[in-house]
Amino acid sequence: MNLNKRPTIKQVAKVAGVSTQTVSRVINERPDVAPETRERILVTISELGYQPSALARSLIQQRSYTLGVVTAGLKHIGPSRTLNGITSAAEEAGYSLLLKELPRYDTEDVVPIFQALLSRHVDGIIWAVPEIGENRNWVDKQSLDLKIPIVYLAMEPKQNISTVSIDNYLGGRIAMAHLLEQGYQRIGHISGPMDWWEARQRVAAWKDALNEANFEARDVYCVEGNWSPASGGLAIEKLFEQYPDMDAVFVANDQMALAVIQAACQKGMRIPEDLGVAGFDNIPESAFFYPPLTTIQQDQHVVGKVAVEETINMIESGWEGLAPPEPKSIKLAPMLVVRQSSLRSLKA
Amino acid sequence: MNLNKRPTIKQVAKVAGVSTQTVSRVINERPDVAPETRERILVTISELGYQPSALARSLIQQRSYTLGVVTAGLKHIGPSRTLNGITSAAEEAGYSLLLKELPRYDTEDVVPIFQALLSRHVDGIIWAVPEIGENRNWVDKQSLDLKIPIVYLAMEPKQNISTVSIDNYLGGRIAMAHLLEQGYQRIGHISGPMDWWEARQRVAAWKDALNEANFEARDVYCVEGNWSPASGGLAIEKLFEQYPDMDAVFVANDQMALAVIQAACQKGMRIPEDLGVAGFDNIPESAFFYPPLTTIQQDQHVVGKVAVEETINMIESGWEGLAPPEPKSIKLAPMLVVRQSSLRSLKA
DNA sequence: CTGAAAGCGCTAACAC
DNA sequence: GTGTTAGCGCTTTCAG
Repeated sequence: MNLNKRPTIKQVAKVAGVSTQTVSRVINERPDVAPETRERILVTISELGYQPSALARSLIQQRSYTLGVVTAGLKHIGPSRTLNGITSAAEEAGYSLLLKELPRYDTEDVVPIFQALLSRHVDGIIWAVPEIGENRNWVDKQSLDLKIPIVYLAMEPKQNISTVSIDNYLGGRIAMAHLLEQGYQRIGHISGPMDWWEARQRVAAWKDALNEANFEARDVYCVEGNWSPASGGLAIEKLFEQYPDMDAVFVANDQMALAVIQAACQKGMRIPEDLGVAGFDNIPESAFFYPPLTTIQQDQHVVGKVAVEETINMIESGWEGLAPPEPKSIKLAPMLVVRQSSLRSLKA
Repeated sequence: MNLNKRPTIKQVAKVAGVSTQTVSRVINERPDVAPETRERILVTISELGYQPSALARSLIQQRSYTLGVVTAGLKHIGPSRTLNGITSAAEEAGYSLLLKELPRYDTEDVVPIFQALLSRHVDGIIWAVPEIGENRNWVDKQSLDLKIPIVYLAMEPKQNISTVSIDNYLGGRIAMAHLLEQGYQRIGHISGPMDWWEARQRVAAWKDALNEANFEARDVYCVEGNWSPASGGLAIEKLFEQYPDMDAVFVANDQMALAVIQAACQKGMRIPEDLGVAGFDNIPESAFFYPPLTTIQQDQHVVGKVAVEETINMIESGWEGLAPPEPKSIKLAPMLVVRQSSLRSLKA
């Protein structure tokens, strides 16, 4: 069967001695085909190694069973985990994925991205790029009135838009509640970049938790990092200066927390006795820091999974290009993982 | 321009008062169109917000400008980095990406994957799944005579097949050379899972380096891990038992090396004085381990980039479905990154 | 320079 | 049950 090209439905029809329509009925599992005919066609199909063209089908059915996924920062573990959740959920639902990665998080010119996706007739889009600075400005713009559903990840819930995010504020509150419970009272914060929505949510949680416990959350108690370990190292040095009697620090991600632990060790401080540390993310390494890191676990692959389900829901509910049927803003609750870096009470 | 559907070339033609071919000529930037006609059509196109359908084009041209990417283990950082390289290189070359992720590394039934990709008319395939156990058996099988080029990543070079990989053996040799140079003589090894080709390459390097330096590489000096930090912890304990006078350890990845450092610290051993440690990968955290980890940097995104370039090369060189024009096996050299965990000579 | 006809691979709608 | 006709949105002949 070494044809030079993939066989078409026409060839199958010819070999089986039927019309293309009948072949079409067989491959689409329609009932109205005589058993013998069906059998004969099935045999021909497998002999020829025939495979229907999803492309031709998409054209005629105006439905591609393909989702567009736009991501950014794939070299970091967070976005990859989300993508992981997207791929497995899409596979399960029988959808293919067209993947685009933005060169930068703050890519402003999103039109070509949408065009590329739309020209390939995707049925829906998952915008898996974190909300940073002005990179959501275009969402409101009328210019972009898509005829297909779109679900946004990791962004501030908005009217008439579907979003799926980890509840970062809740995560921050959980971490802070734990530190306070351990008896820490002078808790500093190392934040992510303040143009990230997720970072701001965590800062807000830190502030609110302190205020509600009647502790001060002064500006100098919070230093901004950029998620990288290196920035965490710089931030903690600054914090040691600005907040000398700090007894714990809530760090906005585990990578920065790692640098905090390292810096504290080098200073001869003991963790958790002299300094309590809590992170955010629960990367696989956190359990093996020295000491192991208390952190907030966020299941990013679940975000991806839910996003796929929502998108497909919207698609299959026969969306009409108006406001989404019921634009949902889904927030997923993260979880506290307690490890040694914050467990002062055991030692006291 | 709020049409209920995307406009077609026909509508543009009608509005502009020309035939569809003329519109086609304009969007394909053919020269033979009168300037005024072209101008008028261009205006109509932008007024209507017209966007040619890549699907219809793919059908007729038998060319989709789409690459199929098959990956696995996206929740780990390695595969994601490779994918990152793939997305940016594909974008640059003007190709789209159809992404599939295998549910498991050792997925045996790859036929449906290929079918899904082929039915969507991808022009080429990048198989970005590491070679593990028998998961490459099907490569030789005649049953799979694809009519499109395919490039395999992270696998043992083979006749008549194009592969792109990091030179893991070389990486191992570089790490070992460094440790030996530092005066370590009783060097143990914690390997990755032995069914991984990459793990075996690193083991071979460890063995050869010791042998060539006239040191013993006994079996008990090498313990198998599974890449996870936890497995590294178990492995190092075993190694402490089986090889009590070990003075250094070459660990097959950084995550396991992290657990090694932690275990050594807990035992009160000093690194690098009592135990030299070298890892593999150079994850962002390695520089912030305590002590910072000497490791082998592999630029996985470059693997992805090169793979895309090779695939497109094969596509555009008008491949005929026979053996690849010149199946290349590309190996990329990794690099040594020296940090404190192996720097005994400075302290001596 | 421009248009008409044919067809990529498939399916919807209707006939018989 | 099965075949015929038409057409998804586009490009490739080939006329003129």
